[in-house]
Amino acid sequence: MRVLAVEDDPRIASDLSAALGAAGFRVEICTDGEEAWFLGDTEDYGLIVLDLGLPGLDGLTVLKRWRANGREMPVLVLTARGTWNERVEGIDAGADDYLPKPFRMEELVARARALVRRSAGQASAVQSAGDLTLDTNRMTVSLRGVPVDTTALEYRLLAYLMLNRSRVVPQTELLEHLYGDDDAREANALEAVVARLRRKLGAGAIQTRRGFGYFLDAGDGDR
Amino acid sequence: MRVLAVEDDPRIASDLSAALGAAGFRVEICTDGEEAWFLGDTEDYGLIVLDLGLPGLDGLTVLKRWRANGREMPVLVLTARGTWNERVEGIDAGADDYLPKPFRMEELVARARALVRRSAGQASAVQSAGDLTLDTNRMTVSLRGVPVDTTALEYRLLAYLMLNRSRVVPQTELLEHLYGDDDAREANALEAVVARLRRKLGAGAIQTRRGFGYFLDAGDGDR
DNA sequence: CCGCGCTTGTCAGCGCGCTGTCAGACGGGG
DNA sequence: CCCCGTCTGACAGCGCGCTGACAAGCGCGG
Repeated sequence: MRVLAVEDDPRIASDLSAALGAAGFRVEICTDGEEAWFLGDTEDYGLIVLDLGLPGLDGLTVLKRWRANGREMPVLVLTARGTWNERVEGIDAGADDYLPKPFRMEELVARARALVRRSAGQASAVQSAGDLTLDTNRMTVSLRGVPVDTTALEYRLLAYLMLNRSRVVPQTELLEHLYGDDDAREANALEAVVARLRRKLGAGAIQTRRGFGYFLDAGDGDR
Repeated sequence: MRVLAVEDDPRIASDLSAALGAAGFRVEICTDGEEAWFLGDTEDYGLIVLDLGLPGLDGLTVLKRWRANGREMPVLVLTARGTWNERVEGIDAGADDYLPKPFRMEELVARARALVRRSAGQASAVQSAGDLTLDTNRMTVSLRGVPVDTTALEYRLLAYLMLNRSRVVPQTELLEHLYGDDDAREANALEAVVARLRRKLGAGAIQTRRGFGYFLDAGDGDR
């Protein structure tokens, strides 16, 4: 997920970059209002952290222009001047959340996460194929609504198949994904994992294409 | 909604009455500390606006006495002496918000509205999952309504899990949140904290997802 | 400034269960 | 019928997470 952090104070910018980066975001820093407006208008960010006090173009103006142009990405506004008026102005201009300085980085990250989650339309983080349902937030698997206990490795295998459910995933690719190419395992290790999963999920869930690899049964209708 | 305005300066008191009244509050004025304490302790207000400089009884003392008696209505503190120390004192004494004089009436009304809204929702202050309840204002934890003593570190861990209660929080993320990436601790430090928390909260509160991380037991139906 | 107690990181040990390996069975394709 | 890829049950090793003990750190009060 790409994040644009608009902040002219280099120390705060560096902290932002570190904290958001550690939280798994791909952070881009921008210190100028003009540039921020251009980037936000042309690039595609999952979130923008916007300081109001900026050289070049005022943060509120930038935000208003984005919204006027129909840009709908979530924007988290930072400001040193934590007056109520500014808060109202910021929210009126289209900010999705507001954080007065000084703040703790943990809080910013938490709010950033919340914003992203919300903007994803709480994109359910739930995927399904056939009778299988996989909740990537809770890291749980259910079969026809019944929760199924899975180990870490089994879950990762299932998640990868689910991610690529439209195609047959070669054994070699699965091996590489599960273990990394550094420490290689025999193909049989993978087969063992598949076998254990099949015992839990039923034989039909994971299908084998002999000589190629595995794929999830899409399960729409019966063939 | 009844509001008590404690303010000895007649001009400000009159302005308060006008502004809050126009905002839809039923305003009662009180100019004396003793009387304020009595009213706040016996009557039921949705909000109290409290000036610190008072004849009779000091505003901070009044506030502390209310809190000591378990009165939990939101209190917005006004003070001419806008020093940081006083602000800390006020918040320590149990103030919910703070406004240094001079201020514009619009801002006061806005903050008053915010306080009322927050105290009505209270959602921002208290979160719960399963049998656990966490008050982020008072930094307290309770289990089935029974208060539980937690250390600072334990509280921060719990609060973070609570904030992310919809998902499994990876060990690495928790480590980073608790300690920062600069001074790394072993994973075992985290496990030790979890163990101590489990001793206090019962084994079921914090669940382990082996190979991934921890998450709070949502119990049955939250949110 | 000293001493006390609470907090907290580290260490070592331990037990469970995950997981890779092996051997043998199975079965599809030629 | 044979070959080879895949499946499966058994088994053993060990890695992960849990726990109790301990000491250093730190704040706090005297």
